[in-house]
Amino acid sequence: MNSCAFRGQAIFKEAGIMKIAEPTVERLVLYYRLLSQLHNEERRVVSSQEIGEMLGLKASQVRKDLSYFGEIGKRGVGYHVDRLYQHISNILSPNRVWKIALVGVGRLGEALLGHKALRSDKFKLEALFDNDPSKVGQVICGIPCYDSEEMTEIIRRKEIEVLILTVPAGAAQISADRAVAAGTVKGVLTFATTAISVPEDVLVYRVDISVELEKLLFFLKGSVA
Amino acid sequence: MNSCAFRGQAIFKEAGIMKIAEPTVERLVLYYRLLSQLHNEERRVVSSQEIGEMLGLKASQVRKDLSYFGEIGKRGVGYHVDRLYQHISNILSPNRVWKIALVGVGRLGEALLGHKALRSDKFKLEALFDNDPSKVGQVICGIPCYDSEEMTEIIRRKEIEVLILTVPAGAAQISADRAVAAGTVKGVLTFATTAISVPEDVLVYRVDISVELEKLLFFLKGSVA
DNA sequence: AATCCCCCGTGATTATTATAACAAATGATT
DNA sequence: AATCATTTGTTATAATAATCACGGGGGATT
Repeated sequence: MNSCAFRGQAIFKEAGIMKIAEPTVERLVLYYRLLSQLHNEERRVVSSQEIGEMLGLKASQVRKDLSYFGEIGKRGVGYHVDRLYQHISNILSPNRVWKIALVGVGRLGEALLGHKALRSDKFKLEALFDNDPSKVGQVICGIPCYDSEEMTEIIRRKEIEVLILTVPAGAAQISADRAVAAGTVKGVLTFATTAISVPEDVLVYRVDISVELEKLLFFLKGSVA
Repeated sequence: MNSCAFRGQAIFKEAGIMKIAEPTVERLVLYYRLLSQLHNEERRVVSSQEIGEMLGLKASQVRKDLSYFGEIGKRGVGYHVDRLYQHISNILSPNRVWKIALVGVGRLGEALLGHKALRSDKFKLEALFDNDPSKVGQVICGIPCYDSEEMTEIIRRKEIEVLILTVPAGAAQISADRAVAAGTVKGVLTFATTAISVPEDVLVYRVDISVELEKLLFFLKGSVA
């Protein structure tokens, strides 16, 4: 592990920091959840084989993912649950608490406000934005809701770094523009069904429910025939 | 096009039907949306280059995706908008209207009920399920809500083929089991943060909001440093 | 009609991701 | 202590997906 002439799938960036592939990070989150559960069950040790079975992955995939971050397992034994749990927790933990804002307090936005995903100590939800007068000025789920018009100013003042976009397709680009104009936004998670264009140093992740449904139906057509 | 000795990335299945890769299908949906928009703008012709720019893809990617389904463009000119729109529409159209049910009428479930994604003539939402007595027996957004206990029977009777799961993690597996027990379910779109296990002929797609957020934060940590 | 610039379709190439295979480490058992 | 059954970490290989590169059709212009 960690020679400079590393030639595997994880690559060293110029700065010397390892670049982890997105599918690996995605699985790390799954491992983390599973480990949390095993931890609660007071399980002591688990093998890559078992992890794979529980998550529907090959054992070799599991081992490869986990090995990117050092030799954390024990040969002939497996992975010590608490140690691995702690280890993955460290990998996934941000180096600070991110300040985030949610734009679009419609049904989906409100659903997210109550969703487990937004209950994390990795970030702090500092502001909501909407253009519905009945919502602006309110405190919803403990978070103040501001007028979308004031977005740039408030995001800048509060130094919001991450944006969750739950607005209709037509409002996605303008919302992104206003937010990015503040200069503090580094990442966006959008649920809108439109592509949004942002400066290239802003990271965008998209969750597109329609696309997932369409894919499901497409492959159903093929498999059921 | 369409020799039997085809050796490209799209592969013929035994039955002679072409197998399209998932990333391609995902992009087809994006092309479809874009074409719909161009159609409304009465645009006549569009090139792979332009499509790529609008969606953030390489022109060669666009051409390759579209070429899987025959020579639909015109060399030296581009793609005829209406023709391509119709063509992609045909590819994505199911050969019948799927009957679907939504399990878990909480905030997320209700958000989906109002969401554009569920407004499609490709499927018909026939039933809701929940175990909250205040919801069971109601008609919500025009769809009757039944008790989760009766799921197997009702799904069988109504011949529901696709399931949308918006239940808490703890209820995901039991819900899937009850639904699958009916014997009619072919596909599941789950929003639960647990892996569900189903017979292997049932297709499962997962939308995991927490995972997307975690990924975003992980890569932000790396890029902002 | 000859020339030019466009732009598609597709084979070749490269990049990315997943899987297989195996040496080395570990603890149990004899 | 020697053997055995495990199970990791890692390299090698395979599978998948994206990109390049180019042949050739197509229309506009001279």
